Amino acid sequence: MNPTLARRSSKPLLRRMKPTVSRQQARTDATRRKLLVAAERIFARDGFEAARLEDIAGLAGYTRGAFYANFQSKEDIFFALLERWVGQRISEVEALLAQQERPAKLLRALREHYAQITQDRRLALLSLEFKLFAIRHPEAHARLRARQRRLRVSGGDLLRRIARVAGRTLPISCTAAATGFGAISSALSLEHLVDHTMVSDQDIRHLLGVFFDAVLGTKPTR
Amino acid sequence: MNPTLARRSSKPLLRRMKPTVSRQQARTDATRRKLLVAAERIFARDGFEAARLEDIAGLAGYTRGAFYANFQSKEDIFFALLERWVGQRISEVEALLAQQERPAKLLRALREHYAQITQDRRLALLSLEFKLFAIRHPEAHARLRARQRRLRVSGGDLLRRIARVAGRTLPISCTAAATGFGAISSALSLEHLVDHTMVSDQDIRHLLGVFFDAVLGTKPTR
DNA sequence: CAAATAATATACATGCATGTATGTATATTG
DNA sequence: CAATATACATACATGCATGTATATTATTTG
Repeated sequence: MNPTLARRSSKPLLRRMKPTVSRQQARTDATRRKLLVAAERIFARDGFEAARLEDIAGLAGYTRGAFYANFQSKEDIFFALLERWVGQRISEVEALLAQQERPAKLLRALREHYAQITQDRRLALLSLEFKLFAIRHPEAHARLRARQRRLRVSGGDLLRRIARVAGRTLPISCTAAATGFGAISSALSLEHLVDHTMVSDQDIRHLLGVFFDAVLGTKPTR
Repeated sequence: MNPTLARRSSKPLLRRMKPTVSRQQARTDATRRKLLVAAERIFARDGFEAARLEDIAGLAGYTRGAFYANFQSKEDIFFALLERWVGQRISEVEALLAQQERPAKLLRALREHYAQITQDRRLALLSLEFKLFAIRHPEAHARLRARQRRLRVSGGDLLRRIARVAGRTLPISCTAAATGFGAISSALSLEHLVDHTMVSDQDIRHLLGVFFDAVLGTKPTR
């Protein structure tokens, strides 16, 4: 859990005891992380099916040998990536939740959050890959769905809180609203990638804002 | 261009002249159509990359021999499918456009149209495949984009007309609005496929309606 | 610093989908 | 109805990504 400290202390102090986290462990963890980061890029670039293990390893600075020492298969690293990814996004939402309580600020922060999401090409493509994989692989569907659900629920909590503080009642369930926001963000960002002359960045902001206000019942802005 | 008529007349009347469209042509056209229909299902089910030519041919009732007699590669049939598909959807939109002029009815029809789209699993997955392919294959991007653009523009025309007849001005460009509708429809339908407990059919209708009204400036409904 | 152990690379085997070449059946022509 | 062309099937070749077994390099330990 804390490789850096363990590395420092293991040599001089704990000669006899097995150091719980060795320097080698740290190395392994590092390459594992590098592989995950590389996988994120490659999966987003090529899609799950077309992604080659060799490209992932290569981008991380290794060969396939290192890959198979750390992961069992393409699916394996895909799931590992999903865990990581959902974790990161949940903590983003929780960071928003933990912020100051004023609803106006929260609202603006949330809106900004989704606007940011829209800008992230990799995010859009990766989450798409996860969803498509879930839909197409029944045996993995439950697992993937569970992770996405955690994300939606935590997004829903955020919305519920905002709505309550602002004295609004949403026209639909909080999770549905959260899912809707996520869906429209990535969908617009995808359209933008396909043809940015059809949907400009401004259009995206506009559409997001409109949708936001409509669902949250805030003023037809701005 | 008209195999049925040509077939009837070629035998008795035009013995000497090369019949422009023979009965064999008709057969070929039929298998070509069957292959396209099969490809539609397989691409939606497995995605472009994972789709196997053999599955497509098999579903159509043939082997790979028939496939290669009609198409040059997986990409080839993919593009052929796109043409067909965009054509169909444009004619849907044009059918709407050709309908009676009353804006209220048009609006309802349009709304119903998108609600229907949302129900079509294959539609959502296929259009996604087209977009992903475009994003990931620079050499094909322009071609695919041109087709999608035709669709968006014709959808935009429809919106412009509705807006004008209804005396509204859209907050964004018509094409952007059309793209937005398309994007949110398929995105919500995708989310529904991933986890229908997060977004119910009713939720989808609600969200679509809310978005619709917000963009078109119609009443907060319903 | 040498022996032992872990991390990564290299080389090889396998499977699988694509594409092609050739054979067979079905339609067309005179 | 024979010949000829066309549509499709079958069998084979190729390439390529995966996975595995073994070698090499780095790290730890006494």
